[in-house]
Amino acid sequence: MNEKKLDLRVIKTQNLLYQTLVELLKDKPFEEIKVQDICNTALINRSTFYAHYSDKYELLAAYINNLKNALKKELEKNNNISNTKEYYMEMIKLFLNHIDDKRDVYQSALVNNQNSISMDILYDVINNDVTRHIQEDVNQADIPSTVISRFYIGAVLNVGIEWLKSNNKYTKDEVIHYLDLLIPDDLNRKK
Amino acid sequence: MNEKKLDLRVIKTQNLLYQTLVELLKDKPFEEIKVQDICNTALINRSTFYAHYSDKYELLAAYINNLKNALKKELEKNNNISNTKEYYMEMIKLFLNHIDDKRDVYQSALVNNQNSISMDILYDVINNDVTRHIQEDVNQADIPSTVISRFYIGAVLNVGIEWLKSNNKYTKDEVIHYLDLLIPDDLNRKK
DNA sequence: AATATAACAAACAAAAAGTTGCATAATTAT
DNA sequence: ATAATTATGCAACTTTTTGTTTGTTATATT
Repeated sequence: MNEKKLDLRVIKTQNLLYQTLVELLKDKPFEEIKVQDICNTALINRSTFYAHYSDKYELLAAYINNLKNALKKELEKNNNISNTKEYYMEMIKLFLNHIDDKRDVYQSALVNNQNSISMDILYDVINNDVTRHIQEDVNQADIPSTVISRFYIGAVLNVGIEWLKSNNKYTKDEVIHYLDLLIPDDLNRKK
Repeated sequence: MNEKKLDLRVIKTQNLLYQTLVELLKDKPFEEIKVQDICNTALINRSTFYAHYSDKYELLAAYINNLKNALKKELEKNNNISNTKEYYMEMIKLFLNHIDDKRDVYQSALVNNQNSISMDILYDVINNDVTRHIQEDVNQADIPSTVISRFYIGAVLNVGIEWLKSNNKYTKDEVIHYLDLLIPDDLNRKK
């Protein structure tokens, strides 16, 4: 959370390592990427790599953390909405903008890797945000509110990821429109 | 698809390797498991391992393939249902039974691994099955049928996975009931 | 300009991966 | 039941990758 060191060289090499990792992920799955590969394409010494991260998993984790924080910050713009459906729709817009912005990253992590890390990255942040907002609905319906939110989070994430996979099949606004139709206005409706 | 070799020793060691992998996954994430570890606990020689699989990733892939085929076969029991909602509900029951049966595997892959492979495993098979069944709905609604199925597949999968994570919070029948309520009877309804 | 420290270079040790040839045991085929 | 086949065990080896270390050079920071 608190970043003490601000040496330009540090920031520069870390950013370079992030960029390089994403670049290499376009070619091959994470398991096949060696620390040496990263250093070769990043044009830094391997000992420098180890000065920053103890292994490639730590590098990936750090980068994922960046992504998570970026999305988290985006979602926080959505703080003052009380209506549930309205909140969901705003969350969806921010979410789709996020994966659209970072299309490169998420696509390579999704398409090239058999073990898709994208779901985890996105799920955590969105679930936290939803859980923080949706409290008022508890016990209003005959379905636990956590089940309801899991249901729609999974639905939204999966549509988003499919949109990402099938590049340009629909516009972002179309996806938003479809989700608007699929998510009921009263999420706690009784059948 | 076609299994030629039937030598009992081959089948025995391969099953042993699958078992051992699942066992080790309970303790540590896949990346930390060495081929030597697998051989040590399976009580087979490392050269024997390499006679079957070129690396641990191939072993994992082979095992995942087994799981996929098991689920696929289960879902095929669901072939003669024409009504969409009815099909979905049957699919859900078979799906929940499957992850309940293989609870050990999916839980360790979910909980212990940061990169949850479970979603991928499950998603592929279920999506194929759904795509095979849901054709009649095309163009009946103002939402593409693929989007609709992605939406509900993601929803169901996510609820199932959360059920798996929070062991015993709900019974299987409760989960089925909740999903029954959350999935509309006419999936192509207009709002 | 002086100080601090990040990055480079090169060499090292150790772990893990992957290969090979041969003996032995288990399975299959006759 | 016996012979032929083939999987496994064993042991030694090479290669790859990882992770560490020490000293030098370059680049920020103050």
